[in-house]
Amino acid sequence: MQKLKEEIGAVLAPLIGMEVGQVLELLEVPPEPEYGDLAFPCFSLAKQMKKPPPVIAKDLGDKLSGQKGRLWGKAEPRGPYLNFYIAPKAYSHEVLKKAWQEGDQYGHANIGRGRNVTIDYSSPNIAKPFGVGHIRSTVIGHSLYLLYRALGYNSIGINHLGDWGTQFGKLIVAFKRWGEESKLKDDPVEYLYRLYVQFHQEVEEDPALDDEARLWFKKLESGDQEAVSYWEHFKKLSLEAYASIYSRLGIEFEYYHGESHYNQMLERVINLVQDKGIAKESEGALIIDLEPHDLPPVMLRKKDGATLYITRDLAAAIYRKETFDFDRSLYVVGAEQTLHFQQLFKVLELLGFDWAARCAHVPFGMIRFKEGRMSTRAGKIILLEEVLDRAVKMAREIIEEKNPELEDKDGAAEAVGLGAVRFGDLSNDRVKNIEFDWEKVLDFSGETAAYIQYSHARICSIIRKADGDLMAWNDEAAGRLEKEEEITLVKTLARLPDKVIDSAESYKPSILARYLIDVAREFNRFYHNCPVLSSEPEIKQARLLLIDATRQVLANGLNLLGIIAPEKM
RNA sequence: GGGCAAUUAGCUCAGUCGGAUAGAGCGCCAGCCUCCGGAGCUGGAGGCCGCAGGUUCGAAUCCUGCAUUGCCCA
Repeated sequence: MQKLKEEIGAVLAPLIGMEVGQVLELLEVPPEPEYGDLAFPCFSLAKQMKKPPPVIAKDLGDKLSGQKGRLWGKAEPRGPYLNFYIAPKAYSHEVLKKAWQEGDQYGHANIGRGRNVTIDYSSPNIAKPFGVGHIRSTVIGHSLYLLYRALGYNSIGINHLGDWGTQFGKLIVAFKRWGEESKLKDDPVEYLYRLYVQFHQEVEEDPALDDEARLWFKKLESGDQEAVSYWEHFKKLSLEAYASIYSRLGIEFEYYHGESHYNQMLERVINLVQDKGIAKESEGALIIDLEPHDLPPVMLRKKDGATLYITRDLAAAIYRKETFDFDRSLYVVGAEQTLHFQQLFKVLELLGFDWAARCAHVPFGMIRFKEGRMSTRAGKIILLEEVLDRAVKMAREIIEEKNPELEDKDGAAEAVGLGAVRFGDLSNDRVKNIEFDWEKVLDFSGETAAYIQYSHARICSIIRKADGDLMAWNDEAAGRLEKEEEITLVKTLARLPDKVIDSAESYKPSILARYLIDVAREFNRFYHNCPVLSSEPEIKQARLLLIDATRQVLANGLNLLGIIAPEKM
């Protein structure tokens, strides 16, 4: 906790001739509770003081012996470290009061001070089903969106829809040949997807289909009325289908600016690049040589005049800077596009945009089958809706078994099922590939969202039974905690604000997710060792405040991951 | 062919800025009080941190090479 650190920094700095800020940088959390709560490592002082670290630690310990601060109780040397121990009662009082006062804002901060952050996430391809592969971008991106907003930034969510490209030529050909309007109306995305797969099967037999598709895309680009009306039709129906998934997951975007949104800007990008003199013509194509920067060349325009993804992405990046004047611009896109983004950012830099350094690719690994990667074209894919439905159904069965009296079973099952799917994507380091495994998706024990939600629900249950005993802040009770399980839990709760900042700045919601597992674990230990309702009145008051703070931390944390914390389940 | 990333317990994974005795979950084994919800808790077995060098007071963590896996580029 910040106040504790500052207090220690203020005591230590004059003793060793350092700035307070430097001391704060060096302070670390010891690996074992018995070594105290904050440690000052003396290694860095060894050279200037010409003494070995353990001797320095001991000298400092002697100077501070018998002393204590408001939030810390003693300082003791141990090996090369000077360990500080908190004053349990004062410290718990401080932490619980902060959580109580800040309520659903606990863990939030104002370090963004109204600055804008654009976050490009989800970004599915129109007319293709929403596979489990897309959920990663959606869920990670949305959590970052919430995290930045909690830090005071103005988050701007952008859904960079894949609503342009040669697949529309293919779809038009497929629909004209084999399509039926009635089936399209029935289940548009599924049907368009089937046509898309069929196209790729038939093209094996009849390669001329590809030429036809190219022709139709060309028509679309030049504004041919028939082509455009097919495109608009497909796009409208797909968006309606996505809207229902987004609404189920509670996900919103400020803007649906798909690839087609930048069509009119491409010419300007080409001109910009040519004016800067960083591009050259090569066999009729326009390319930028990035050899001096150890990157492969970038092609902006093919010899037939067609532009490429990167041209569009350059336009989008510039548009975002001009429109939103972002402080940061994030792209939550799969790791397979890392090179693409390196090239994109390098070109922006070469164009003289100093804000290129404020753009960041937030990569993540792919979801794969045991047998290999998923493929939209080959039809090897699992639909997100199927995953959500099965998870919710399984949650529903477990509720039926464990809590048959529950009133709102459907609501709880939805919260737990969706939470499980989301948490599965958020709890591990995003850069790693995930092997899709039904058993893991449908497992609600151990390190899962359900564990956290369940802890939350149990706390709510206790508070309900306390029947009004927890109505107001109680200054005296808050300073009464001293048992080991209580203090350990308090210390864990105190870390939420730091964890939120860490998660946002490293673009890793997994840090917050892991932390919530820790909180739930510490709560469960406390719960099994310290009765709340049946304890002495003074202790009961104190413990009610403690579990209420725990409830707040769990709820706030889950919310930042986009997961609902039900009061009963 | 070139590049990027990953590699930690049987399996799935954490491990903060290089720091104190390497941490969880699943699975396995043994337990859990007349008590607040057992989706829980306690204990046990289980480790060449991929391999080999290097940097230094100190390396799972940084550097080099190699191996394996995944991805990207022409």
